[in-house]
Parts: sequence; structure tokens; C-alpha cells
Amino acid sequence: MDDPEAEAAVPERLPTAPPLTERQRERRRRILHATAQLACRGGFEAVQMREVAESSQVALGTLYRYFPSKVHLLVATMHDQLERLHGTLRKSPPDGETAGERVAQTLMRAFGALQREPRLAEAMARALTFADRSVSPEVDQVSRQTTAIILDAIGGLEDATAARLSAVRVIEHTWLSTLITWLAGRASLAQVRADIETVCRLIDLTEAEPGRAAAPV
Amino acid sequence: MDDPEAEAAVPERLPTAPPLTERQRERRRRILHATAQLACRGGFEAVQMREVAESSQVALGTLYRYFPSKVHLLVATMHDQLERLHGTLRKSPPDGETAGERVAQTLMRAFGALQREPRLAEAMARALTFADRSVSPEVDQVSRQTTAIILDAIGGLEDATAARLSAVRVIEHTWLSTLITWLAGRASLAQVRADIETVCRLIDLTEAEPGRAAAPV
DNA sequence: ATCAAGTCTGAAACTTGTTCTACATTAGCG
DNA sequence: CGCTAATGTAGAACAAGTTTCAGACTTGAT
Repeated sequence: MDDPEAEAAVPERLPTAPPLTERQRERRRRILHATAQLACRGGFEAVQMREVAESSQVALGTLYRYFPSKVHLLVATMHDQLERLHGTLRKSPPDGETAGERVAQTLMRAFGALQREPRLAEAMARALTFADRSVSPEVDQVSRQTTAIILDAIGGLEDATAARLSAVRVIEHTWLSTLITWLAGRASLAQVRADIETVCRLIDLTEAEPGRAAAPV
Repeated sequence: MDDPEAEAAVPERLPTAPPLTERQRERRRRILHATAQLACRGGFEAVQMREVAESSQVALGTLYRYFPSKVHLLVATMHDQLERLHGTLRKSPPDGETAGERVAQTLMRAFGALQREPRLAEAMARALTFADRSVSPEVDQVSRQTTAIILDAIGGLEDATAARLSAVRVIEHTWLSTLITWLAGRASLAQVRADIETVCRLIDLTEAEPGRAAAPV
């Protein structure tokens, strides 16, 4: 019936971006701000739709018009925060020797940033992994953002090989998982660091697209 | 306050296993069976506590005495299913050349098994990553099981080095994440396979512990 | 067999995500 | 301007996870 294996093709209605008026963009901003604030105080469960609506001075129905579910709301919040983070990261590029080291460095920096508001991070990360098919487009967006951050750290503007893209995906998975594991108190910071460094070695095992200099083992 | 960084120490009350009577074990079995059955039909959302209670002929309050939340229930179900799976896998060990190949082979086999009941897999996997601190002991149990499966595939009975353990954790994260991503329709089977194979290379980059071939403790 | 403690049951209540309804406001347009 | 469709509002209603409670049933020890 609706098994997976519908081969990942989910355009949905992201492309349909009806231009928002000023007041609407303002409302949206207020909502995301209220969400982040509530999340900072008490994580996922403190983000209650009625509270968000009240804090952002918007009716519950309106909140649902902007974000069709709590998960959508939190994934959008993650998108928002990641954008900020990506900007920050750009300003001080990693200085590792190999691409793998640079990626590890960048991810640990990102990790540090999220650590500063652990409850917000928890809310966003849990929403992200709890998301079902109906949130796929939005989750994909976040995923593309993460990919962009990693590719930035690798540095080369070249197209990556399939092997390298696979490595990037694996790194992404690992990054999110370790984050969640740490947030749930099931892993120490040392383990997180070790795992990030471990997985980032995969980058140095893959060649960049021909014509570029890369450092194999 | 209760930030993470309480340095991952979660004994909780798993050690306190009050011996169950026969009828109790029977009830528990019925509950897990009903859960799996409902999950097979409609995934996470079809597992409704009232339904589970009714299907397993147990009062709602009793269900909650056995499993303090829906997430606990589904994580326990995963534990149950993994036990079964581990048994199956043991019977036909992987035949790859390198440890990494064997691990990849085993994980793809496990993946195949879960694919057969995608909705059940979805329910269990989502519960697992959605779990918060209150479920840490149970999630850890599942994690240990997965680790055991991977170590089995590696084959050596030797203690693994820290580097290798880190690799195993990374593989675990990747395995779960790809599963979820596939279940949500955001990745193709080919990508799953590529990512599993990619991450399993990490195993062949790490040496097994020198000399000793016995279990300490 | 009996009693106390612990378990189970059925049903209602409570919480929070989500939906719906009836009405007010706004924005774009002829 | 004045209309109309879309958007926003307040609040009730609904759904499913979780809690609570009074009373019946088991169990284990005496």
C-alpha cells in the first residue's frame, strides 16, 4: 500500500510559495521566535501549541495555518537556527590539514553552538527524527542545509563523487545521532568527539572529483 | 539544571527486576504481541494504548504498569524483535572477507528483515529516536543488543580497541538513521546500501586489540 | 483458611495536539 | 469606494496519551 519504496520523490507543496505580505512575515517571525524561546526553557514538551500561539499573539488556527503540526513548527525552527549557524560558521573557516579534519572541526563547532541551548537543540533534534512522511520536504531542506555546511568545510567547490556523497550522508546521520544521544544523556562529550572524528575519516578515504588535490590516508 | 553532561550514568531501575509470576509473564507477552500486530498494520500511530490494552485483554492501568509510556512499550517491542533477529542472524554467519564486509552484510540482512514489516519497523525506530531521558535504560539495552550483533559479525572475540568501539557506535547510528530515512521515503534502497557499505569501511581501518583473545571481567 | 499487600479492572478525568465553526478583518481589484 | 476571497480570531470540540480512583482479585505468609 504505502510502503516505503515509493522511491523518494517528494516535491509536495514547497515549490508553491505564495508571496507573504509584510505582516505575515512578521507573524511567522514572531511564531518562530516564541517557539525557540519556549524550547530553550523546557525543550520539546514545553513547546505547546497553545503557548506558542499566545506568546506570538496569534490565534491557534493561524498557527496551524503557518505550520501544520508541532513537528513542522520545530523543523522550521531548526531550519531557521541552522541558517544562522551556517552564517556564523562561514566567518571562521576550519583550519585542519585534511578535509576530514576540517569537517570534524566544523561539526564540533556546530555541536558546541547547539550545546549552548541544549533544550532547544533537544526539541529540534527530536522533532527532526520523529518526523514522518508528511514532513519530508521540510526535513529534506534541513538535510540539504547540513550537507551544505559539510561541503563548505571540505572546501573544494568540485562536485563530489558518489562515494564522497555517501560519506557525507553518513556523517550527517552520525552527527544528528550523536547529538541526540548526548542530549539524552546516553553518551559523554568525549564519545561524541571520538565518533565525529572517527566518521570524518571517511572523507579522506574518498577522492574528490578528478583534477583536484585530495589527501588519501 | 538538568542539562545533559550529567556524564551518562544511568543505572535506574532496570537492575531491580522483581521476579514475575507466570500469569504476569503471559500478560507481558500478550501485550508485546498485540503491540507488534497493531504496529504491523498501521505503524506508530496505529499503536494506541487503549487498543493495545483491549487487544491484549488487559486494563489500561495494567498496561501502564507494565510499560510506563507508549515509547517504553515500543522500545521494549524492539528489544523483543531484535532478540529474535539476533538469533536468526547467528544461524547463518556472514561470509565476507574482511570484518567490514561481514558487518555490512549482516546489517543489510537485518535491514531486509525489518523491511518485511516496514510499519512495525517504523513504529519501533521512531520510538527509539524519540525516546527521552526517562527511557534511557531501555534504549541502552537495545543499543547493547545492536552492538552485540555487530561485534558478532566482526567475529573476533577479542576486546575491541577504543577506536573500534567508536567505529561500532558510528555504524550503529548510521544503521538506525538510514533505516528511518528509508522508512520515511527520503532515501532509496541503493542509498541505504551505499551508506551501510561506506560506514562499514571504518571497521577495516581499525585494528583489533593485539595478542589477547579472551574476555576479561 | 485468613489476612495484608500487592495487582488488576473499569471507568472517568485530565492534558495537549489537532480540527472545526462562526464571525471579524484585510488585501487585492474592478 | 465597495465587493469578494483569503486570512485571522476566539473558542468549542475531538482524539489519544496519561493519570487517578474505588473496588475486586491474587498471592504469599502465617
